[in-house]
Amino acid sequence: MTYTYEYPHPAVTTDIVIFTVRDAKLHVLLIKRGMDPFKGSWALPGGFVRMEESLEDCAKRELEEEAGLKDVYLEQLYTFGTPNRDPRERVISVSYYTLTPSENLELKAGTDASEAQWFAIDELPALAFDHSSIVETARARLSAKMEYSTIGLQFMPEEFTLSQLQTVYEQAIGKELDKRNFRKWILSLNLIEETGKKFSRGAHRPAMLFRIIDPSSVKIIR
Amino acid sequence: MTYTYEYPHPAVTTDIVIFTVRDAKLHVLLIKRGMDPFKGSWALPGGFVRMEESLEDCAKRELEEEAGLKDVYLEQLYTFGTPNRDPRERVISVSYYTLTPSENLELKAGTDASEAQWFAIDELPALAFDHSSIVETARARLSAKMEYSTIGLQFMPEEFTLSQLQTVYEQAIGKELDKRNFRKWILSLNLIEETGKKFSRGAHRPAMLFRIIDPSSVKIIR
DNA sequence: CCAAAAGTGTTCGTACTACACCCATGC
DNA sequence: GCATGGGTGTAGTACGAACACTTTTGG
Repeated sequence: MTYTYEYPHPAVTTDIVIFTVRDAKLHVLLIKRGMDPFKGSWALPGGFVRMEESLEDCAKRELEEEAGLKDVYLEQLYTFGTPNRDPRERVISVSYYTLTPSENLELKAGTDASEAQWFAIDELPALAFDHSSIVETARARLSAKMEYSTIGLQFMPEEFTLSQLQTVYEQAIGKELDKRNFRKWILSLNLIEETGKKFSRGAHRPAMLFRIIDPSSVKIIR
Repeated sequence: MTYTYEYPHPAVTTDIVIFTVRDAKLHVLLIKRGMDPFKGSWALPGGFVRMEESLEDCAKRELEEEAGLKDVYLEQLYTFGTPNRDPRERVISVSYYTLTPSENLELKAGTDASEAQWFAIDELPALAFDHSSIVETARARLSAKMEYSTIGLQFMPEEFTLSQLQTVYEQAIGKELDKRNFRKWILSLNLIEETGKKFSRGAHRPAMLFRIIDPSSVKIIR
C-alpha cells in the first residue's frame, strides 16, 4: 500500500528526552537503534506519528513501546526541522521532555529498538541524527525551569529525603545550593510534608522522609 | 507530478502570530483567506513547508509573501498537531511569533491571501482552523516573557518615548505599571539612551526621545 | 491660567544570601 | 569514640512595590 500526494510531504516524528537522577547524577534514556540509518547508534526514544494520533499521544505511545514508561507528564520542547537532519527523507521532529523518578523504570526494547539504557548527561555517547542538539536544548530548558519552578519534584519517588531532593536540583541546575536556604525555600511552598518515617542509609543520623502533598500541583509549570 | 510514500505523511505548515501595538492597543495581523477551506475567513499568515527550506525559513518566507515583512526576529512558539485541525488532510502546524513596531508595515496580500489587516487582540473575528488557540498560546507566552525580559523593545520604532514603551508593556502584560518604577527599571538596564531630541504631541510637556543602544542585545530572550 | 502628560526620590517590606555548629546513627 | 551525613537560625543585602508633587507645553 502506498500513499500519494500532489505536493511533497515531510515525515513527522516525535522524540522524547527522559530525564532522571540516579546515583546523584542527571541521566537521559537512550535506545540503541536496531535499524538503519544509524543502526547500532544510540538515539532518543521516538518514532513516526500515525495519522490518527495527536503528537503527544504519539510521544506517549513511543515512550511505552520503547521504554515501558506509562502515565508520564510530557512537555513539548521544540520542533526540529532542518532539511537534512535525516538521511532518508525530510523528517520533522517534534520533541518532548519529561522527568521521572529513577525507580520503577521497566526498561524494555521495542520494535525498532534493540536496547534501552540510562546514560549520565555528562557521559553521553555520540547520538544518531541531531539528537545531541535535542538533548542539549532539553537540558537548557530543564535547567531554566528548575530555577523558578517546582518541577524538580517530578524526579522524586513516593517518599524521599530533602537531601535527595536537593541533589536533584543541584544536578539539574548544575550548581551547588545552600542546604539551609534550600530547605527553607522548599518547605515554605507547602508542597511537601513529613511522612513521619525515617530513612537510614549509613553510619549517620537517619533522614526524615517527605512526600508530595498534592501530586497534581507539581505539574504546574509556568 | 505526484509524490508517493510507503506510509502516510502529514502536511506541515508554519503559522505566524505577529504582534504590534497601535493606538495603545495590542494588535495581531490576520489574512483573509482567498481559498477554501475557510475561504473568506480570517487566519494567521502561514503556509506549507517546502522540502528544501527549514521551518524558520518557511515562516520568514510566508511573512514576506503575505505581509511584506522582512528581517524580523521569529521565535518558535508551539507545534499544533491535533488530527482533525484541518478538514483537508492531516496538517501539523509549527507556529512562530514575533513583535514588530507598528510603523513601516507594508501590508500586501499574497498568493493565497486576498487581504491583510491588523486586529486588536480583544476584538478578533472568528478565525479559521484552530488559529484562535494559536493566538491564545502566543498571547500567554508574550505576556510571560514581557514580565522578565526586554523583548518589549522589539515593539518600538527607531525613536520612542518612555510613556510609549510603558504602554506597550502594559498592553502586553495586561495590567498597569507604576510610572516611576517602570522608568527606574528600564533605565537601569542600560539598553536605551536619550537621543537628545524631544517629542511634542499635544498641550503638555514634550517627552524625551530614546533609542535602543544596541539592537542586537534586544533579541536576548531567556 | 488651565488642562494634560512628562518627569522625578524615598520609604518599606520581603525575599534571597551567606554562614557554623550540634545531632543521631553505624561501625 | 569517631566518621558521616542530617538538621537547624540569624543577620545583612538587594530588589520590587507603594506613593505625590512639580515641570513644561498648547490653547
